[in-house]
Order: sequence, then structure tokens, then C-alpha cells
Amino acid sequence: MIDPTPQVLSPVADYFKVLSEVSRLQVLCCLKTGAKNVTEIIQATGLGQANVSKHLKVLVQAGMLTRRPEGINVYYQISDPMIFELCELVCDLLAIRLQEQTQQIEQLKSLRP
Amino acid sequence: MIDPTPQVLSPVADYFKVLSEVSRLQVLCCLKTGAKNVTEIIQATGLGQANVSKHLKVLVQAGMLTRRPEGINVYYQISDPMIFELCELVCDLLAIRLQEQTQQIEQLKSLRP
DNA sequence: CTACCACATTACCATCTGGTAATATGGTAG
DNA sequence: CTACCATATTACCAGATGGTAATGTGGTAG
Repeated sequence: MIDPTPQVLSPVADYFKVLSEVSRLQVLCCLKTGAKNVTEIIQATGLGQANVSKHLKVLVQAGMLTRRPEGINVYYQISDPMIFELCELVCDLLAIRLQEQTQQIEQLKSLRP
Repeated sequence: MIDPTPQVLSPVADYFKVLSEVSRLQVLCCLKTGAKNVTEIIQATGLGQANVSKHLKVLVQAGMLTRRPEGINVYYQISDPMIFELCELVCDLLAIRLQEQTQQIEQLKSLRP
């Protein structure tokens, strides 16, 4: 099989890039329990208003959130919970690595009297 | 459940950030079939030498690749194939979205005589 | 020893990106 | 209508990042 071209990999990289900012992960996590309006998101994350608005735009354009204006407010919600499977996979990987590092440290400790 | 703090989300974001560059995905993909030395990676990806070296360092530090010097060469290989599960999950998401968009275009077409 | 090859590192630049203040928009209340 | 609130947009800056040329390093051959 031929290696994927940069053109094929580009959308994948873009998708990961959206998930590669702490602020955006915060927004996604605070919406895990259900839809919130922008003010609620600002309170839950502690981020600035303009900043949240910008990140929300990115998340919607990436197809991760859906936007629903309702009267004077705008509600956002996760469009596909499969996103959290991704995050959990990464968490598993990180947990495994942490465990390995812990074991290595233990082995080092056992070498000295 | 309380929302994850930025400190908790930071390593997750860092992990995604490593995967958010086309060049690094190219390197990972060209190693999918097995270990390669740097020269082979340069040829397979078409990237510059210093550039590849820099990306390899990032990938090793992220724990995605292992480094194995062998004589005059240095071989790199995937340390955990679970990385590709991540990529495939994203590919699935992107494929689904593409399909939805295609359907929407079809619906638009059907509206005109 | 010297010459050479593979790889790593450094220095530098152009570009991108997150954060924020200021401003615009748009809906609601009175 | 005006006043106000929630959200979006713009302009701008500081810091991070990918690419590359030049240089450093370390192993091998002869």
C-alpha cells in the first residue's frame, strides 16, 4: 500500500489540531453533561468571552459542536459523543505510560541499598 | 462530576498536538509497515533532513516512536500501534461527515427541476 | 591519521495562533 | 423609540512553531 499523501492526511491533522488546545478541551468537557449557552460556558471554564466565542466557532466549523440560538441566548452541544472516545483512548495511552514510568522509578529505587 | 482542570487536560492536548501536523503523520504512516532509518524516512516522506530529525525528536519524546541506533544508522519504529486506532477513529468521523455533506448536496440538487 | 556518511543541533525567519480589549450585532424589555 | 443584555467580530500583540541552511557530532572505511 502506498503511503497516504499530505492531501489525505491534512484533514486528519486539522481534526487533531482542534483537539490540541486546552481551552477547547475545557469547552468540550463542560458540554459533556449537556447543552450550555455561552454565558454558562464562560462560567464553567473561566475563559474570556471573546476567547470562548472564537473557540466555539472553531469547534462548530470542525463539526464537533452544533449551534442553536434560542431567544437571546445561543446554546451549544456536542454533535458526536464519539469525540470522548478519542479523548479516553488518549487518556488510556497516557495512563499506561505513567504506569510504566512509575515502574521504572521503582526499579531504580530497588537498586540502591 | 467536576470538570477536568486545565492541568489534567494539558497532557491530552499535548498528545493531540503531536498528531496535528501533516509532516509528523507522514512519518508515522511511513513507519506503519515497520522500522526505518532516517534516510529511508526522508525518502519516503520527501521532507528535509533537519526537519525530519526535529519531528522524530518530538515523536520520540511523546512516546510514539522508539529510537534504535545500529552502526552508522538510527532506526525508528512505532512504539504503540494503538496510535493508528486513533487515526482510524478520526478517519471514520471524517468519512461520516463527508457522506452527510454529500447527501445534503444531493438533496439540494433534487429541489430544482 | 583523514575522508566520508548518517544523523543531530543550532540559528534564523516567516507564519500561525491564543488571548484580550474594543467594537459591532441582534434580540428583548419597558 | 431607547436601554440593555448576550453573543459575535475585529484589531492587535506576544509567544509558539514548522521549514531550512549551516554547523556539529560520531561512527566507519581506507
